[in-house]
Amino acid sequence: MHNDTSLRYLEMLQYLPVYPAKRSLSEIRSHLSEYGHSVSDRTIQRDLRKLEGSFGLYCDDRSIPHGWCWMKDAKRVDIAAMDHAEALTLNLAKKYLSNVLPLQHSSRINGLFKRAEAFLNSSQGSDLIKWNDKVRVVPATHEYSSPKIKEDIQQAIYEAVLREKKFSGSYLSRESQKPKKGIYNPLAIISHGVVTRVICTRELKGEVENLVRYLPLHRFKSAKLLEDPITVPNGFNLDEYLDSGQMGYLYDKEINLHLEFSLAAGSHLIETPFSKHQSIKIIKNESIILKTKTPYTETLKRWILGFGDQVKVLGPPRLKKEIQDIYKRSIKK
Amino acid sequence: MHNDTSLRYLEMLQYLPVYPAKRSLSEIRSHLSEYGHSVSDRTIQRDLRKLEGSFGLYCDDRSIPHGWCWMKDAKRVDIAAMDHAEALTLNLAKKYLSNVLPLQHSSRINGLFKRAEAFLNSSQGSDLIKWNDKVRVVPATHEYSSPKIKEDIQQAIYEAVLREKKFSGSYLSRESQKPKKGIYNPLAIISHGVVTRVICTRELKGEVENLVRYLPLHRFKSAKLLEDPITVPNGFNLDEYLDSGQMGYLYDKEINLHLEFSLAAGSHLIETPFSKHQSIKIIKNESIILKTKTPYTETLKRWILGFGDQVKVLGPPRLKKEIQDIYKRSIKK
DNA sequence: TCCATATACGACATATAATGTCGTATAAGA
DNA sequence: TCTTATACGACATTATATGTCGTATATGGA
Repeated sequence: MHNDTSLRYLEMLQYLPVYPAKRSLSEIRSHLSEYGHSVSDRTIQRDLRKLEGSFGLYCDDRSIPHGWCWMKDAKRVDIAAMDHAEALTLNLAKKYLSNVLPLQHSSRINGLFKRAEAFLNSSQGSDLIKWNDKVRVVPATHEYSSPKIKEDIQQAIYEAVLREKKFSGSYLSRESQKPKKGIYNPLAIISHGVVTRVICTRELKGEVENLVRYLPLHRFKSAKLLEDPITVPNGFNLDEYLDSGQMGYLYDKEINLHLEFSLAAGSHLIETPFSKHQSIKIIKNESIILKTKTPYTETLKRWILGFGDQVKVLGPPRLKKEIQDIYKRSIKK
Repeated sequence: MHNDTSLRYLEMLQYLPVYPAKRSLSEIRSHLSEYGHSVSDRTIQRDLRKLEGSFGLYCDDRSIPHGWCWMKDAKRVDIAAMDHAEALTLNLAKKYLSNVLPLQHSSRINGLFKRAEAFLNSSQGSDLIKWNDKVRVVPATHEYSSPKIKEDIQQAIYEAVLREKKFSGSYLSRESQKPKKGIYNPLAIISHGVVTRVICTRELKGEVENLVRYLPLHRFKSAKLLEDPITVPNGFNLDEYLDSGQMGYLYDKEINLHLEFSLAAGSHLIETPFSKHQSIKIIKNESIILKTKTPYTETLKRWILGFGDQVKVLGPPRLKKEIQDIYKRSIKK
C-alpha cells in the first residue's frame, strides 16, 4: 500500500483532463489501480466530490457514468492531464525557445517539456508512434548559436533586476583581455535574438556613471547580488531608452513605408501581414504594393534588403536613396 | 477551518523553492497561516517528513532551523515555488512565443505564465515593483502579425497527426473563393516563422493523391478527427522531405560559404557564431572573414542580402554571381 | 418493454490518520 | 552562560478516510 490519500488525490487530479474532455469512474479506477491506489469505487466518488470545490473540477452529470474534468479557468489547471494538442504545442515551444532563451536552468519549464514528452511517449499518446518524426521547427530566419550563460550569473542578475538591488560582477568587454570588476545598477532585461542583455549603469569608486549601458549577460564572468537598492538615473524610462535607438538602431520613429513587391515575394503579406495596419494592393497580378506606417530600424532595413530585387522601395525618398546607395556600393566591391 | 490536510500539503509544496534556496519552519508557518492553515509547529514538521519521501524534498539539517526545499530533479518540481530568475524567464518566453506559436489555447502554458506574473506581482516578488517596465523582447528580425487559428481546428489536426488518424476538413486555398472539403492524411506539423503548417496528402473519392502538400493551419475552415488510420505515401520521410527543399527553398545541401564582413557588421559573429563549425578571421581590424559549411537556402540568401554592402561574397562563385545579379537587377529598377 | 449491469450516493461501523500537547534535547545568538 | 527557537518522541484525542451495504437510477442490449 502506498503512503496515503494525498498522493491518490494528486494522481487523480493529474489524470483528469481539461474541460471539453472528461473521464469516467471506470477510467479513473483503472488508472489509479495501475498506480498502486486500489480503493473502492465509493472512495473515488467521494474523492471527486471533495476535490470538486477546492480545485474547480466539473462533473458532467447529464448522463451516467458521470464525466469528470477540470474547469477551463481553474486555478491549478497546470496539474491537469495533457492532451495531444497541448503536448505538441509544448514540444514546438521547446524547439523554438531552446535556441533563443537561456532556459536550460528553469527546472519548471523543463519539467513541463518533459511531461509533454512523457505524454507523447506514453501509450496514452498512442501506440508508440514516433512523434519526434512528426514535429519540426524550420527557422524563418538565420539561427545563430546562442552564447552560454552560467546559471548562477543569470540568477543573480535577474533577481537584482526584479528586486531593484545592485549587483557586483566582473565583466569582460569585447575590447579588453581580462574581466573588470564593478558595481552595477540593473535597470532592465532585454532579449534580442539570441543575446540577452542587462540595461544598467556602472559605479566607479562609489560614483554612479551617467552612461546607460546594455551589457550581454554572457560577457559577465561572475555576478553577485548585493542588498543595496539601485540608483536609477534621473528620468530613466525603458521604452524611451529603447525608442532612442540605443539598441535597435532606430533611424526614425515613424515613416510611411511604401514598397513594391514581386507577386511571388509579396503574397505572403496577404496572410501574414507586415503589421496590423498595413494596406496592400495587388496590381494586375503582377506586383503587390505595401503601404504602412512603421518605425525605421536596422531590423527593417535588413528585412527590406533581404528581398533583394524582389522589392522596390517607392518611399520615403530618403529610404529609397539609402537602399539604392547600398546597392551601388555593393556592386563596386 | 479549511477543507483539509491535502490542501495544506499542496500549499506547502507550492511554497517550497527548488534546491539551493530553502525555507525554514517559521517561514513555512507564517505562509501557511496566511493561507488559512493555522496548525501547530509539530504538525508542520510531521508534514514535511511525510512529504519528504513521496515528493523528493530535501532537508538541510546542518543547522537549525532546518531548511526545506525540493530536490532539483524531483518528479513534481513543477509544483515548487517560483524564483525571480524563473519568473522572468517565463515572462520572456511568453513574449517570445506569443507572436510565433498558436498557444492561446494551451491552458497549461498559460497557467504557467500566469503563475509567473502572479509571482512577479506579489509582494514576495518585492514591494510592488513595476516589473513589466523591466522586461522587453526586442525582435531581431521583422515580426509579422500571426494568422489566427481556431482552437478546435488546431486541436483536431494536432491530435490527428499524433494518433496517425485521418481528418476531414474544409480548406480555403489561396486561389479559390470557397473552401473545398476533403479527407487528409496528416504526416507532420511544421512551424515556420509565424505560420504553422500540416504536411499531408489529400484523398479524392477515396483515392489517395501522391502529392505531399504543406498546408497552413489557418487556411482550414473546419477540421474533424476521423478514426481511420492514415495512409503514408511510400517511403515518406520528414527530414528527406524538408531537405528536398519543398519548404525551405533549398538550393544546395552544402556549400562552402565564404564571406567578408565589415568590422562593424561582422563582429557579432565572435560571440554569436553563425554555426558551431564556423571559422572566422579578423583582418587587420578592417574586416572579418567567415568560412563555414552550410546548406544554401532561401533563408541564407536573405540573411546575406540583409547586410547589404557590409558583406562581400567571396565564394562559392555561383552564390557570388547570384548576389551580384540581384544587385544589378535592383539598380536597374 | 424488460432485464442485466454499471453507476450514484446515503448511512454506518471501523480502522487509520491527523493533530495538539507535553517533555526533553539541542542549536544559535546574545 | 543564558535565552530562545527549534527538533522530535510519545501519547491521548479528534477527525478522517474507507469498505460495506442498501437503494435508486441510468444505459444498453435482448
